[in-house]
Amino acid sequence: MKYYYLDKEVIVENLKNFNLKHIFECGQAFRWKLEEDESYTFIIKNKIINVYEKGNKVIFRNITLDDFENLLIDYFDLKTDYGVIKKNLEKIDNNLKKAIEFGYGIRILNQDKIEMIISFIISANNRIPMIKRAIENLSEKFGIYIGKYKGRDYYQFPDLEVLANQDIENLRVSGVGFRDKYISKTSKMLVEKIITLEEIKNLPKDELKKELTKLSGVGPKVADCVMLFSFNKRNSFPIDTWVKKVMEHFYLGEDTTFKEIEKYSKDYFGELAGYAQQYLFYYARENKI
DNA sequence: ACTCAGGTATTAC
DNA sequence: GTAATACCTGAG
Repeated sequence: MKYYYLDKEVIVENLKNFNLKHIFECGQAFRWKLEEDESYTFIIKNKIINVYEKGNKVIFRNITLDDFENLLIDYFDLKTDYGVIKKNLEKIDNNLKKAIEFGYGIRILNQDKIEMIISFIISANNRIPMIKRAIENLSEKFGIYIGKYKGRDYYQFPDLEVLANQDIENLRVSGVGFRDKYISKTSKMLVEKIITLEEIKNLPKDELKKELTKLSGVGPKVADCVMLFSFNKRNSFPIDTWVKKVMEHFYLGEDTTFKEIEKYSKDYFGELAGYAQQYLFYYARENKI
């Protein structure tokens, strides 16, 4: 990977295994906007960043070199060689090979822990457009204003303290529905340090999952998403309806239980389970399996 | 009007 | 432990 800074842009050349649509639309992130020019605008902390692909270049706009080196390299997981991961997964079977060919540019983003917890609480029994809208509403209502970009106002994801101090009714106005009480309880639990993320972040996956599911609104699926996308636990295997479908379709047949799928994926994909999940999920949802 | 969606909590066996 | 049911909200 080679990159350089020019006119408020960072230009990266010859980035392998990288495709913006695959990355943003494989279900791991919610705070992004596809622009008219095919670029994506997204938020990290208090920064509004725009990115697009042109030939063999990836161009990040509205940033400094410092932002790229200290935020984006980690965020886009650019130090991980996805070529190796893909090669190892493709060896497993032709289903994976097909899914990887379809979503060849997927990378697992390293996102903010709090944002992932709240966002995936909202995702429960919900649709993606609704989830995105609820998160934007929450940010606009309770987050700090960051600025304007391409005519739109942007807000930081709300601080825990702010969420913890809201009345339930006040949260519900954001369109989070019955998940209002989960957000409230979980925010309070984290603020009051009943669960301390700093203390549990390095626990082995299964112990970490046990801690995370103590949070209100966080069950096995949400915990797996949170671990995969913000705790760097790449062996997590979130099983949602799409993954259940695709696992039954490719491997296990109809009416397989959650527990059976969980065990199978662990044995079959091992430490690469999280990556496998992303390719399979994206393939299943985009092809309506 | 009615079903259902990136699951979880609650209640009842 | 496992199964059944309710749950905001709005698009189809």
